[in-house]
Amino acid sequence: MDYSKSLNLPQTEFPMKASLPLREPQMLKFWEENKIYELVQEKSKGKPKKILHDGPPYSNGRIHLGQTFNKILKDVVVKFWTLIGFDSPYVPGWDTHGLPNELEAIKTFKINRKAIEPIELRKKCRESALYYVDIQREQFKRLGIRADWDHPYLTLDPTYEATIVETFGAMAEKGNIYRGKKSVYWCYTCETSLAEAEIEYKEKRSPSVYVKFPLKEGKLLKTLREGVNLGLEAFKKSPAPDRTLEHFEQAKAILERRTPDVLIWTTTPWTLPGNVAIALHPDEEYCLALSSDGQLYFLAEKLIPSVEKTTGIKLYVITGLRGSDAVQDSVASHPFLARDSVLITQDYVTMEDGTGCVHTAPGHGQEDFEASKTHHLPVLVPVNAQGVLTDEAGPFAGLKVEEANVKIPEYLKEKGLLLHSGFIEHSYPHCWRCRNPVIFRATEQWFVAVDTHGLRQKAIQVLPQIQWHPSWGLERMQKTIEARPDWCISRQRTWGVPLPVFYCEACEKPVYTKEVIHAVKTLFLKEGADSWYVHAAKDILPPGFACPHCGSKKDFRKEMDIFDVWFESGVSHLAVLGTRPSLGWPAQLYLEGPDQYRGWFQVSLLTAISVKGESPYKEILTHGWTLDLEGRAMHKSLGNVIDPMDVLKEYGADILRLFFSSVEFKNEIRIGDKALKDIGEAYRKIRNTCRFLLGNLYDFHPENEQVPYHEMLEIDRWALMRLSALTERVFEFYEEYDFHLVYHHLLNFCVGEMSSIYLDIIKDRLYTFVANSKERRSAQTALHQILLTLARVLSPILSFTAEEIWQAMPPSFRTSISVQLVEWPILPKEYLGDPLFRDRWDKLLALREIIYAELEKARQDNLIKQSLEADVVLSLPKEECQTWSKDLDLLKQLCMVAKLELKPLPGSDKGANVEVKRTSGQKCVRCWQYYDTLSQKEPYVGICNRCFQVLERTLKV
RNA sequence: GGGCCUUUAGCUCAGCUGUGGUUAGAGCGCACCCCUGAUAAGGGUGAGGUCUGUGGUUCGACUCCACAAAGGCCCA
Repeated sequence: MDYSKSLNLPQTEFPMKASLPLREPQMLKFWEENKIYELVQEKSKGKPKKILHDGPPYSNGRIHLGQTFNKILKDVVVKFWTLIGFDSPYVPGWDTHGLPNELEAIKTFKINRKAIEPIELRKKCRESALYYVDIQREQFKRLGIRADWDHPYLTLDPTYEATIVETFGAMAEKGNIYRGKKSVYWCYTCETSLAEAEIEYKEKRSPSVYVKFPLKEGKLLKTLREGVNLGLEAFKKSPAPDRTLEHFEQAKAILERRTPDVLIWTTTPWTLPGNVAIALHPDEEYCLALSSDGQLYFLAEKLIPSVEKTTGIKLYVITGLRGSDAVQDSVASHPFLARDSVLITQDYVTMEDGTGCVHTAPGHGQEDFEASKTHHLPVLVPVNAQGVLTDEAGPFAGLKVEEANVKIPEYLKEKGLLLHSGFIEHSYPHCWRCRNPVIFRATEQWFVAVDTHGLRQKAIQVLPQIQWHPSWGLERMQKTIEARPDWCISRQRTWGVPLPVFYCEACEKPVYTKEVIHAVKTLFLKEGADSWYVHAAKDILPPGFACPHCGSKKDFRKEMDIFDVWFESGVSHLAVLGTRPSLGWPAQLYLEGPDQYRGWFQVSLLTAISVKGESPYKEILTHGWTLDLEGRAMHKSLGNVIDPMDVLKEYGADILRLFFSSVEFKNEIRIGDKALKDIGEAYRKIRNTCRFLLGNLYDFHPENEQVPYHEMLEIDRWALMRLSALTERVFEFYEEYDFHLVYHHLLNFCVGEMSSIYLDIIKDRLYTFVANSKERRSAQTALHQILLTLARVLSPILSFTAEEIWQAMPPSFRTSISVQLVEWPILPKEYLGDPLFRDRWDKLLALREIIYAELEKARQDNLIKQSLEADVVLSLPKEECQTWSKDLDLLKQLCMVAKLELKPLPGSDKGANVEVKRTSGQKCVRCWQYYDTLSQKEPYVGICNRCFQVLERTLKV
């Protein structure tokens, strides 16, 4: 007789196989059709706000893995906050302006940027930017990110553009804006200045040349002449082993005929036309040295060995003095221009390489530029925007930088002004976009003055009030801000927001008064930033506008530089948080990669401090980079790039979401096919646990079939205790952004506590007891709680699967149409149990383990196959025997054995002894348990008493 | 070259911080076994670790200290 029909076997529509790539799009459709974002927001109305402010990616291409990582983490955070009762709107945004977008448009439309009108170019850029916004939006949606996708913020929105202008005005009012000449990174391929954040250091091969600057008559020369004589006398008295008297005499003779050469070293010979000074370290020893080929050089004593090594000449020190004593009123001749090169001292001169005499061209270097300020040196920039030397470069005018790097050393060699030339490999700044080496070039630029009105200091002061995850973020940010120079915010490009500045044609001074800012802002609000390129200056300025400097009402000229994109994204907190009623200022959290310490985190802070005096965020959370399985960065050239869309097609978004939640994301994370496959296994375990729960709840009606807690079977109460403990811990892990701990604990719960213990044990009860029996309903009461809890706790991470579970539940379980609309589970306090209860169960499970070990041995010995076939005698110390004697049946259930007997150990023996025998009982054909006696009565032959009762009852009903 | 971070089983992570103490834990994977009423599922057992290395403090260190190596990020 087939008794399986009389059992309550699991029933569910929830499939074992996830088929995520197929099923997820259906789920997305469900969310979209039901306007899930709007519903969540509606439900959150009036709750306390907790806002994550989305950092805008560039809309210049398809999304990469790192961006999916970032957005998924954000989604988990926001969904968790919503779940626990906060109003957490998620407004995504894009950086649509700037070089990255402009270059993409130029590439796509094959634009000749010299030949196109600005307004036309802007049209194309806009088209390209919006195209990628659409693509990225669809890609992000596919990941299951719940956001206000219909109303993202775009930096090209007129309201956003107006905020940029307004913020510039506000910062100008605070005194934090100025225009000045400054040595900035310049990409002569892209023809623009670059911010520090737009620079990448790469290895580069550069010339390495030692150049002679003939010393002119002056104090230094006089001192050196005296020094030679003094040295000569001293040597006569006590000769040094490495020099001879001839060296001194030769030096003296040379000095009488001509002057020595100050020896400088440079890796950028093309900057020599800009040379105006030579810097020495004030506290280092310098010397006059005679070379083996009969020349006299002035250089730092410490660097003699390194110069000897690279040039191959031998140097003999004749006389020396301190750097600070050497420079007074001393000048050298420029090697090929009719110009002096002043000797100065600077602390930044090091004794690490070169000669200790540092070629100084204020137009071509940051430190050089600083030196020009203190020493009142001219800032020469004999190179134009395209990297071509100008007339100021004398004989080298018309050469490109790379050409000049070759020609200048050649020329110097001919003139006998080159000691040595070679090459070195060193790390050198490159343009992040075109990958070409950049140069330093002093140009007229707009700056945010970081030290005016204590901006830097105030910014540093607020840092400790911010929560940093991980905690070292604080220190890192401190260092970043301490070290940063003034912020160059102007770019010589077309695709962006123009700086709202006019120049008076009469006095040439820049004008950006409150009135001007207001006029531009109003215009941009109405017509967008394109209007700058459409209208004449006089049409933008208020009628009859007079120059505040000279009073002229004549013509004004528009500034044609645009804002650095970092300025644009740096005001997002004002443009987005500050303007949208659904949001609020400041943000609770910014969550980005660690590159944003010097990027978005920093610029946002600077604008906020300047304008508002406060930080725009309360917490900063950073994640690591995504690397391949070998720990290498992903590069096209390495062929190890993972396209997130491929992952979605093969595994599904929930696998990717679970993966990102399984790793300690504050460090670098390694991802690859194997990692995704592994996580797929874990996913299946979780999924099947939920499937089992669903399958055994098909006939449960919580409204009237729930068993009150105190009437539940003890093991069911144990399950609820474990569930409660899990929920509490996981809550804390979510709060601390330790998603990997959420994952591990959830997985361990499903596998280690549910599957392998609880669910296994209660199967007998679920399947073979009377469907409506209290025992079965007790188990279902627990399962019901577990299922509802798991679905919610999983939902921030496994959004699709949690929803699928939700939809697969009997409708009466659901309190809303989507799992996204429910609250974090709050379980009754009593579920947690008391310490006695917990302790009792620790011991019970420990006994189970002891017995299991012996069962395994019996299985190996072919004594039994399943545990149910075993009769077990457990021997324990007397007291323990007594303790457990009343729990024999419970222990038997826990171990799933046929019979269990408890015996005291002899005497005062400790520990435990387990004897396993094959059971003397026979298998009940219905419940598969073993009993000594089975029914012989027709029609129930081979049925145990328990099953007999069940069948009797069932048939009567 | 300077600063910060990371390094525990094949993989992903616990443990270590202000309390150093018997055989260092989990899940996955793997091997073997069981089940066939969660079934392209489920259960059991097991093998895997010089806790990156070297010194030091200590009766005793994965845990504290110093140095080093590898990798990463930032800055020069």
